[in-house]
Amino acid sequence: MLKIGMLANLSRVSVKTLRYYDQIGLLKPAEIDTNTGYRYYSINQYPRLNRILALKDLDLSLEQIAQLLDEDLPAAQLRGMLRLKQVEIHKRMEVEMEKLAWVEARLEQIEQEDEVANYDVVLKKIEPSLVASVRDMIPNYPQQGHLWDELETYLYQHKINPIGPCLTLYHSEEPDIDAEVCEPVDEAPPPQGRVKFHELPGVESMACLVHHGTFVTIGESYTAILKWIEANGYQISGPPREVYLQPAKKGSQTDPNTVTEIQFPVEKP
Amino acid sequence: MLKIGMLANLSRVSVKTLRYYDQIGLLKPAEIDTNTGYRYYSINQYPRLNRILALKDLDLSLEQIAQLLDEDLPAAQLRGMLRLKQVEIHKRMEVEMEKLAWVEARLEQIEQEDEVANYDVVLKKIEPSLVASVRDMIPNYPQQGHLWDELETYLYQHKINPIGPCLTLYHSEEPDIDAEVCEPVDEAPPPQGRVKFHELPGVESMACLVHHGTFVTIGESYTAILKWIEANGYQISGPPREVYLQPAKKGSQTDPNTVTEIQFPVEKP
DNA sequence: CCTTGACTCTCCCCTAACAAGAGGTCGTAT
DNA sequence: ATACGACCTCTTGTTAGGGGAGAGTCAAGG
Repeated sequence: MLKIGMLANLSRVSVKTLRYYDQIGLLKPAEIDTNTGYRYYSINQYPRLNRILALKDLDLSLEQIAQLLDEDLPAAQLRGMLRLKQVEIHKRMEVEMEKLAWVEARLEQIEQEDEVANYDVVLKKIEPSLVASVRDMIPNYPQQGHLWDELETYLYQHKINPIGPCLTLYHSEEPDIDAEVCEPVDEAPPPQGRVKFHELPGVESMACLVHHGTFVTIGESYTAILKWIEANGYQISGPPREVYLQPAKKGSQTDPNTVTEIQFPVEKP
Repeated sequence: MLKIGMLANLSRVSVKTLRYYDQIGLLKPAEIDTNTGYRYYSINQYPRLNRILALKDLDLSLEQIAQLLDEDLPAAQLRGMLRLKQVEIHKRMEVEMEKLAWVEARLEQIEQEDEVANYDVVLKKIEPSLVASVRDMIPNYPQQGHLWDELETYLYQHKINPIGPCLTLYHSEEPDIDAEVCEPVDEAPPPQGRVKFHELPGVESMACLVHHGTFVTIGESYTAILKWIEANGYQISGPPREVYLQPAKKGSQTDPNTVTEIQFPVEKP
């Protein structure tokens, strides 16, 4: 019979841990002195403790370990579990790889320019949403103003209120810009004229970057996010969006407090 | 000004999270209505929230993020931090690789033998310890009995009590076994005859496997741990140890409750 | 037999980053 | 006026234990 400290020494786990395992029923001492409360372990419990430690190294929770050990696991079930673990570990490795790519891209950027950029690209999942939109070819970016006028007028006349920030989709690039200006709405009235209602598709992984400042410098943010996409081994998989995060007002083209989110749907090649 | 739910929608984080960030001072709302307690965020806080999310993806703690953001980080410091992260991620990847190797080795074993082995190899760090020992060549393993007799008699005569489980070191294998039987002690009296006192070196990583049962079947356990060492890409880096985890008694050679730990010092090649 | 020091016991509070839920207030649309 | 959703605070729970207080226990030495 071993006292708790002795078993702790042998197995290199802390006394606290052993007491905790007793508490949750994962490893009950073979005997407890009813007078003193002292825990006495049998050396035969050592193999069980060892299994616990081995399974814990695989990031199983103590609850899962308890189940496995008490069910006297059949080979098939254990095999299934290991397979799952294998997949899980692979996934975690991929995630780590992505982080590494992120860090390396940032480091490279700092080395080259010796200053901290304001760019923080984040991947998000975007849900599908219903929008009212007007789409047309425009000669240059600022010219989308009249598309907005058209859309807003229509919505105003039909007393429809947008339910989120408005955005522009760019279906093609310069010099022939195919732009679609959108306002999210909650229900679709019959379309009319050039105003269409349709569902904007959801995007599994959307690379997002927030541009903070006037539109004059938005090109730099585009450069940054495109560099990021390339550096992290992604591919653009759809038309980019420009989300205007504050309520539209006159003069916002040059307002230094303007906040715009640039979004590119991406996927691993 | 955005209400909390609006910001939550934009950034895809939960309202709970935003409230929590307020509570810990990481992202205070631009304004709080003193009557109602409603939080109002400025859209200008959106970039900060984005930075927070980006840094969180790198497994920085919220406290670290708060420091970084409030110190208005100089490029040099950020670079240092990223370097550290890089190393950290590499390390985690290695750990994951090891787990993967472990899982794969186990799967292979199950495939081949279609049953669950009782073998659980664990890596531990072993501290140096002082031992009294007798070392000699023996013709076969059971013949170490008289070495034990010699050692025990000596200790008994000198009234020295062992302070832990006894063990055998095997400096060479069959057929010419160079065995050293050891009892851990706390202080070294002058050596005498064949009994030596010395320090058993600590081992950074010791592969340990518990054999539960009579010595007759211990060979299988050796096979198992050696297979494990090979499958996980380790190399043996010193003489193996056999630790006898219960107090010695007569007949323990065939006692089915005997518990023995086999230890191999290992290192990555 | 007594003391000393090392062990051990229980009990309570603490961690990080939120989630869940109770119970109450606020805002706005009908 | 009322309903409903959004929002508030507060409490509790999550994992796998760590830290420490205060009290009891064990074994050895004098």
